[in-house]
Amino acid sequence: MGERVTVVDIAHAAGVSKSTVSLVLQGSPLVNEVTRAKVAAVIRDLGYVYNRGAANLRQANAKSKIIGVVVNDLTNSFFAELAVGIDMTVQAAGYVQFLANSAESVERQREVIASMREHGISGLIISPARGTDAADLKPLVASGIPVVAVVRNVPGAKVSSLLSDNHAGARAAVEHLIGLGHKRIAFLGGFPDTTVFGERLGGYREALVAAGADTGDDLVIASAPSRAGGVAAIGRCTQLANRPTAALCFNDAVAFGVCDGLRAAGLEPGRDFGVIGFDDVIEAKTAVPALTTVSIDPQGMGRRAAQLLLKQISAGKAEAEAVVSSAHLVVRRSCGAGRSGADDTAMQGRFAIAE
Amino acid sequence: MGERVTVVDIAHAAGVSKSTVSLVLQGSPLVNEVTRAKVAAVIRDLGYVYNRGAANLRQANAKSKIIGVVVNDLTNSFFAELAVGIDMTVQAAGYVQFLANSAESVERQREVIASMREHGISGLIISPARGTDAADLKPLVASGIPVVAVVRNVPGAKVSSLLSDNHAGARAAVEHLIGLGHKRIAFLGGFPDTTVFGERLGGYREALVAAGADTGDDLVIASAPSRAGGVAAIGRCTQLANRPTAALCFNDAVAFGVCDGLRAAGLEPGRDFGVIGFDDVIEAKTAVPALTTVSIDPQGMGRRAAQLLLKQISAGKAEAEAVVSSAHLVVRRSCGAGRSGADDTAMQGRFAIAE
DNA sequence: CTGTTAGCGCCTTCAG
DNA sequence: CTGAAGGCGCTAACAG
Repeated sequence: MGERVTVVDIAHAAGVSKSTVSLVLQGSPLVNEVTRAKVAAVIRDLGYVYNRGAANLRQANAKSKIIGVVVNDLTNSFFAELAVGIDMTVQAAGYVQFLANSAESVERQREVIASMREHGISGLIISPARGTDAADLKPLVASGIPVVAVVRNVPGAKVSSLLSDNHAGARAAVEHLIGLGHKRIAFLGGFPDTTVFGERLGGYREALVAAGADTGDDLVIASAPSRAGGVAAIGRCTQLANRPTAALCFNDAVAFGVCDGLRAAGLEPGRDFGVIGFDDVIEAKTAVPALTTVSIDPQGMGRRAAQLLLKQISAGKAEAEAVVSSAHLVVRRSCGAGRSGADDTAMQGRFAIAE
Repeated sequence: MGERVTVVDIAHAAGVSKSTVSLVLQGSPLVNEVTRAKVAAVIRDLGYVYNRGAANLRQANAKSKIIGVVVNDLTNSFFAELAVGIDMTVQAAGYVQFLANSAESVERQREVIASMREHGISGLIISPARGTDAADLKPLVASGIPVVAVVRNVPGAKVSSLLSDNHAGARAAVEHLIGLGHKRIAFLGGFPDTTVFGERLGGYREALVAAGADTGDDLVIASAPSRAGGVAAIGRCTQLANRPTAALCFNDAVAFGVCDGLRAAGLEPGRDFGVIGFDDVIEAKTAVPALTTVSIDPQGMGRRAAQLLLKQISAGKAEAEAVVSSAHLVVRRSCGAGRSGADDTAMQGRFAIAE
């Protein structure tokens, strides 16, 4: 029952040498067909299980066939789906995943990374906990283990990152509104001194110009990227001369606030005023009915991240310095059923990926 | 960069022997304090990482410190939360989890289990894919690896199981309705020839008797455990002489149907007729507003499963034959925000656990 | 308290 | 096509 059966056991039972067994194990063509069959039979009979630990130990360069995945909040179904996407491609490539939940704690994150390292992961995909420092990833990259960061960036860390393409997303969202017939579209919320703001604003402007729509500076109303900020922004927006008929909101929190403000003013969001916002996922656990958002396709992002990592792993040398940016973005209308509801996607696109 | 530093490296650098280093590594008290400090320093300086694979190989009985987790649908946030619960306790015990998603495919499940076995997991927690056979788990238990099945049972497999306590859950639900003032409460939906039906019906009856409420057989209306079945059941129910004022539904699908039927008849669920149903999780991706359900606390169940497994692991010999039944059940009212919304739990209880 | 000696299970030469 | 060595990184015994 407990007796572990090894290659020598099966070699003995099959009347061959260990090497022969080893060869059939890895499907080498250098072994006689009948011998192979016999060995295979014995393997099955004795219930032999390959010991990857030992194999891995022997092979100088650690190809452990295990990749680590750490997410900051598995409770958020975005990350659960991300993990599923990773799992799919990783499994297909013959790897298995160590999945850990940092629960937004850098301390815990450090622990799990250390643990994973001891287990000899051959790569890591991480959605960093808030406050993650480049130093936290340092030892990993120093030892040549490929790392790809998703969703959030780790400034200073020389690792590949997979982030949403804010520019393309904003552009898509505005094009969506234009397609709905809107001519004057505002950009509401967010602090102008942040990178994301600039990126999203850029995409917004680009779409407006391309469609020949209004582009006045008064259409851009900055505010805190919060619900309250949304209320404030829509308040100023509705007082504009020649009032806009729709708005792209900096994020979902702002969009919520905008909806609040519209209702307070007797306007129904969606019917009387178009509202669309970036679904920044982290904060929003519940969707608001009738709100259209620009979201990342989590599974798609997971698959992409895994592909990227696997490529780096097989490339051998970690050329992990390139910071790639972008992901699958979808414009979707939530149906009031929460994130896990069927997404009645209005439009779906895969945007250019700059690697 | 690539050069892997080993115990001998650090032994050499510290001017001691490998064994001493090894002792320091496992915090043995058999080593001089100054030597220990020196070794520790060198370890840090050279960036040494413990190789669990090698250690594990050496130690006769494999204590790999890794436990496998396979769920049938990680996309369902119930299972994501389950994984989180497992992760918590498992991490606290110094283990790491291999998490795989079988996506309801027994084929894939078999693959990942095989893979996990090769990696030397010291235990497995599995939420079996539909159609899982006892044979799928056979090799695992045969080699003495503890297995605990959650959510679904694997008939015939001699493994511990953690299932919801249908009896207690039904009883709690009915008590909840009685607490709301209902006197005539129906039991709607489900096929009477199933085990769960019997268990839930038992709890329902027990609560009625205990409260001295009506217990007529006409109050029990079987039907398919589906939305359509719910419509049918409520249709017959409302035609009863002395109409009930509330119902416990076999599952959430039935409950949905019951709500449909009520509305069609001009009755508002919750206000005109109390509806409560078992949240069987698997099918329900979206919650219906104002529906009260009997649910399992997923994280709690995960923690519990992990504890059970860890206990069996440390116990050494797999006494995994006991089939334990039950889990944390909560009666909660959904707020139309999906499962991941804040649960405004009406009542929460931990029911007796028979191990 | 520390060093020495054997392997754990597997895989790669290197010869038959 | 197959068998015989050697060693991966680590730890369990024993000696010092």
